Amino acid sequence: MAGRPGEDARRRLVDAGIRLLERDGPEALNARRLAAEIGASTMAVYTHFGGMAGLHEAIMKEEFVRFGRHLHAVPRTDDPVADLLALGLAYRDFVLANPQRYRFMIGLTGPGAHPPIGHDLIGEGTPTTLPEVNAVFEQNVETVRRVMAAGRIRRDDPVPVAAQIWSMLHGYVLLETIGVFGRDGVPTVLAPAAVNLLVGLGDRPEAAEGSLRSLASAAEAPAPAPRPKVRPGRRPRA
Amino acid sequence: MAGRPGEDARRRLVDAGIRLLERDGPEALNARRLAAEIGASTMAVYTHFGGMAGLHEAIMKEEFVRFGRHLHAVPRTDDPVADLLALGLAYRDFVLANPQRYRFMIGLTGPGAHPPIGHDLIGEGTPTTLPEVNAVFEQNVETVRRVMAAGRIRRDDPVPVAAQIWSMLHGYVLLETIGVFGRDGVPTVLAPAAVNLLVGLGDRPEAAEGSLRSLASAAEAPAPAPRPKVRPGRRPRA
DNA sequence: GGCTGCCTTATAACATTGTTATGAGAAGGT
DNA sequence: ACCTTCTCATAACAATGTTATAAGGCAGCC
Repeated sequence: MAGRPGEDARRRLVDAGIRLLERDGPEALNARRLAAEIGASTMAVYTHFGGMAGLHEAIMKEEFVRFGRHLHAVPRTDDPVADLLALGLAYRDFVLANPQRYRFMIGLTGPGAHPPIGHDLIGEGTPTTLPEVNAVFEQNVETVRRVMAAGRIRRDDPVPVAAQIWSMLHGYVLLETIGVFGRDGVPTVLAPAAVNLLVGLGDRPEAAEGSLRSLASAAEAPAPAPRPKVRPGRRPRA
Repeated sequence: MAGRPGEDARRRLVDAGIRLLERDGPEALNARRLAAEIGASTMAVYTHFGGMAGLHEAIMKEEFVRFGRHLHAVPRTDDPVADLLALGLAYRDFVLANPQRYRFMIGLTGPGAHPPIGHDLIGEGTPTTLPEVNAVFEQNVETVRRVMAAGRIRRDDPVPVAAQIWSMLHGYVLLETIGVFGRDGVPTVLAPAAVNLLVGLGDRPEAAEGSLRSLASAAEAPAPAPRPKVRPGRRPRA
């Protein structure tokens, strides 16, 4: 259909895959449907990706790239804790906007789970085997680093700390998408959990609550009113 | 094969499903394989469950029942925080023992995700639409209640607090099963996260660490040596 | 006993989907 | 011009969920 005939069938297959995944869900990602979408036969899937698993993996990687861009669009302010919370909300927004897409990305739902996302993210150094996934996680780590630099939480290896936050977020969004938390999950579960985790990491309760409030008020007034800066106070406890 | 012919094909199908799921993974849960396992034709699936989706749901419920029993086997002591941590470790053990089974249970991996687990767990009252799932969550809530009664964390509605802990656990185990945390996930991520969350909920850091240590020493010395009781100290902060 | 009605089940077929074999065509280099 | 390599369309095969159909079996009742 679109695009020159002899051209990148690869890219067009992945593009079509993204489009179908986001519109019709993971079940739409079958060989015949995708091939028809780019006006080719199913063989294209095999010459370029070796099979549906390879194409699924390519689609997953591209989704992670877009996920990373979505998170990157969150503005960074001079309150890194508020930024961390904003990042978490953006993460949640992306997942809630299309839960099936997220489940597909992490290798679960849909036609046959694709291979695991990565290995030893924490073990040796930082990176995972999939740079696309790592780029998403890195934004979390970088923000944690800034929170530590600002003296809001105890100085420590930021990677495991980011992993704690990631675990919480990941679990929360997966449970929320299956309806476990009803309609008020963010105020009743996610927000308190985030504050509690921050306090446990060393932030003062009033400071953490303040960053949360500043975020909430910024969400109500989208563009104007520069966020009231929360002064870090003093060193984290212990 | 086994069992009287005219008898509960229902139960035998579910039993075979559990067996195959735990031995060969979710891909083994197909109509022909299951029917052959009980010496019947695939029609049995349709007369008793309306289709594979119904059988999958029945298998999921039974797995949750067993999951609940597994958690129930964790001994309760007079340190409810240590019990909560032990419950978390047992949760993690069950998942790590067979990650594919857990993913199947929560409606993700395998041949076509089955319907969502439940709705409005937090919204109205406590229960979800699936009592089997709720029974698992309830153990968490009950332990949180005991932690509050012992004065270790702030008194509050225990359900959202348990939901925070559940989110963390759920996210952690799913990330660990795909290899993100390498080999030391528990000491570097899960244990610190649990302590941090507890501290944020009001426990004193030394008390939380103490409960964690008592648990670790109990794990090394399986049967003997009654766990050194951690005195609750005084009221939680604020 | 024999009849009726409902539930269960075996057989067989169909639709969908992943996959592979095969051969044709295009592109590029020598 | 010829060869090699890559790409791709056609067609077929295997696995799986599902359904139609008809037979078997069992309970209840006359």
